[in-house]
Amino acid sequence: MTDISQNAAAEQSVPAGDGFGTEPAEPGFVRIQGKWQRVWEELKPFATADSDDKRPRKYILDMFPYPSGDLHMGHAEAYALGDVIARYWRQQGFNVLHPIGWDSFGLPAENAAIKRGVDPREWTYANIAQQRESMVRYAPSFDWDRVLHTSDPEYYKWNQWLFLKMYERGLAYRKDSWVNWDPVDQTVLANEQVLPDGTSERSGALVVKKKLTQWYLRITDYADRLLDDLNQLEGRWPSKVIAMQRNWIGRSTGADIDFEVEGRSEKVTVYTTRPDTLAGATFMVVAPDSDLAGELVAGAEDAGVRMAFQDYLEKVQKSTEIERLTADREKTGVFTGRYAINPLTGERLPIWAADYVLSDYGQGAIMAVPAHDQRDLDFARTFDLPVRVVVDTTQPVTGAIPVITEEDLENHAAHPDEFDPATTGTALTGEGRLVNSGQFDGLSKVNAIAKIVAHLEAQGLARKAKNYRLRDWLISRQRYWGTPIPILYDREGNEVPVPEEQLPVRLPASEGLDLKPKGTSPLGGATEWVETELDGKPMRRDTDTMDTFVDSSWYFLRFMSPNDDTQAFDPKEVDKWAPVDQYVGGVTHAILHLLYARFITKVLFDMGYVSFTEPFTALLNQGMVLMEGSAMSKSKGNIVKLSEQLDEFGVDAIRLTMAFAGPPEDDIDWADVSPAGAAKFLARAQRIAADVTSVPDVVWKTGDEKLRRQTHRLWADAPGLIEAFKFNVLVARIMELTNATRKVIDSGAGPADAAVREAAEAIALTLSLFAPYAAEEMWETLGYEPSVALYGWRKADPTLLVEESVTAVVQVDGKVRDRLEVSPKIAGEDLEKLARESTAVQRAIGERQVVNVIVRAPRLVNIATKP
RNA sequence: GCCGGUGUGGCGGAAUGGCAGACGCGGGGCACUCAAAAUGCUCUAUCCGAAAGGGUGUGUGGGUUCGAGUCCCACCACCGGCACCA
Repeated sequence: MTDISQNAAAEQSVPAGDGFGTEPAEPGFVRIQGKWQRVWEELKPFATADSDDKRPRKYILDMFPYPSGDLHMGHAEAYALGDVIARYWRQQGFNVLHPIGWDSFGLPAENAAIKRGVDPREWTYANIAQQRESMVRYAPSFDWDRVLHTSDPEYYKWNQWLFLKMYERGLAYRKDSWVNWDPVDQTVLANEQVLPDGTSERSGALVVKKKLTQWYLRITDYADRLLDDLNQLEGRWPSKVIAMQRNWIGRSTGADIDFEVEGRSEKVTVYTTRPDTLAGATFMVVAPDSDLAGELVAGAEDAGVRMAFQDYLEKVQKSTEIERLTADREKTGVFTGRYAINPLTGERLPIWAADYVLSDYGQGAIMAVPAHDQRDLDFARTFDLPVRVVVDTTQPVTGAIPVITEEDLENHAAHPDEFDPATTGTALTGEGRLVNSGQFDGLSKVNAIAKIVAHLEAQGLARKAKNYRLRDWLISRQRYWGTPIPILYDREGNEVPVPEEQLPVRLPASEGLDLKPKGTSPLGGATEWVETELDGKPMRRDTDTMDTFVDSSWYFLRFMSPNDDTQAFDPKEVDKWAPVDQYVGGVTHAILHLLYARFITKVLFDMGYVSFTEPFTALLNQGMVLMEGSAMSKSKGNIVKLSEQLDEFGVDAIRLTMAFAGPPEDDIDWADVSPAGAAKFLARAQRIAADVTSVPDVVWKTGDEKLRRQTHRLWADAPGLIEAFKFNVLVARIMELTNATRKVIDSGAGPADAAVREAAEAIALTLSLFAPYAAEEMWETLGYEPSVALYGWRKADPTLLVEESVTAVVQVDGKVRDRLEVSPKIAGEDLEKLARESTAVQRAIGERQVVNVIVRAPRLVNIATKP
């Protein structure tokens, strides 16, 4: 017995063409993948059909990748799941737009350029080429004729156009303010890019505050709409994302209230959500870094106060974000030497400066009500300021009770000391009724707010007000690899927009520029580029580039007419396709990208360019791919390389594993799943197709009925499963059908039976969502022309969905005691009779007395007993 | 602290208020083989029992219901987001 003969035997044991041979050097799937890639390239089965196509349309969009290197496991999951949806709709007879592009501006290219001395362009486009090649192998059904790169001038030209349109409407503006500064990347960051611990999302550096003149987009003008329109997305977006967006926008409603200040002609306005507690305001606090604080202190008589304030202000400005944001740190502050007058009680309130009040929220000043606000209470206790309870929370108000009774008043008098915030240190923030508030005593919170605001409003001392946590979107970046901001400055420093016909303002070559972070834009070094002219007048270009989130905030529109060089997008095409029917991507973009894209969509709606106000009708967030319980990272050394997985198991097995692992929004721990198991199943499915001996036009209804029933139940259930994103369940159902078909082939009606072919075809058609190569191969084996992806799914035959018999369960006191095979049409009384006759049931009832019998024919009988 | 989510076998996970654990992974047994691999068949929540059969069981405690993994209340644990935003 020689090695050679062993090999020959092994090869013969594998059915020809199943693609899963035993040669370790080149697994069968390699041949299949190459084969079908060539076919698809020629056939272009996934090109979006022309505008005269009569089919209904679906726009299925995957978040486009950043070309930071080759594709990784996270991409593999996202694109596998998005492709299931795209392929499904195509097989449901829809004309599907499923495009891909690259989000190719951004810092990593620049940092790589600095590190290795290469052009960011080269680095970027080399990575794109590599990702594209991997993507083609991975075989999502993209329309490869619509690819875009945001770093192409043909794309970023329209970024600049968008900026100018917004500038015209006053939605893009420059302002001088404190910004988040990343000392490592040497650039400003949007609020959204600063992590909760005060570090930069990108570099991890501790973010500091710096005062700079920067470009902003007026997203706060859209805060109400961004918040309210979330209601439309309810049920179609993950509730988690909706909640995060609501939270981020952070709308609060209350009132602005004016306070007289001694020795100052102008009043000071504060914002509060609790006007009902006004009588409990015992001091006022202003943000130390506000202009107001400086001005108040300047007017203080005591020089010691002024010096103390200066010291405090310096200390505050030096403290880092991370210190400032530490939740329960000691309250700090200084007295400004000035007093305000409580408009309700006429009391003198000392005005303090403290950094727990933020200069850029509300009015930068608050009325402090220590009894009913924990922060104010902490401050009052630290500096020994008075605390006065004005809401009795000992008897919470349900509903809106307008006036108190005599009895209630007595309860107030008996107000127990153990609730006094001054002693307990716990502010009373609950509902209650007003006390110590003069004419407003006895009112509930809701009524008190309305009455007190109305009372002050009548005197011109208050107005209803709204505030948002959301701030305007800072888009200037002091970096090279981004869209140049299309603004010029004349000799006097006035802003002059670049005329639209001069767009794009192209990035100058990086050659000769110092890209190293130095606090100002590298473009400043491109003298010939910066110094330009307009209408014969010398001009200097703005040297900053735009936040790359601008690029990705409208790319979904560009996909509808990617090669149009006369406009950003073709409104006719947009009318046809948009908004996106299904968006697929990671939850990491739950706030930033999605909020910005929603904002820009509303802006374009207002400008009349689009007819919808929400860009993404439905959103699916896939989970992350983990390894042994944690996110893959270099430092943990637990990175699973996609390319290696594909080499070992093949594309189909990896894609199938992603879909079968669990619900798409759950994380996948790669250590818990089995690509080898998926590969085994795919081989099994392909053997089914190879075993079929009947011809394509065989008459199905002559086939084995039991198998036919199962096939048709799959056809009945599959669409619902996909539309509910239960991909894992559909895969399980395909596996069940495969197992059943195997049994019929081996020990039932045999491989020539018509039902076997019908089942095999169903397996190929449904499997094509998950494993396109294997499905094409099966489809060919079964005698059809490619591509299986273009064959419509079949409809279930309703007569085959009616069971010939069902299992009825008989319970006694809720416990299953017997199972009966009955007709699905059995009458209730017949079923009950059968159930009572069952020996197992009689044994279970024993001596007990039957008190109730529930019959749900034909599935269930439940007999309730008592002793 | 606030908001959102999740708790089901050894593991990933199924389950319109009606048979808990589909499907798969892992594990056991068997067939084929000189043998192994591959493939196919089969068993696999747990406890008692030789078996027949029975008890228990979906984070904990209550409740609604003929019937609860599923609905309601309270609690515990874990995960995610936000957090001095007045």
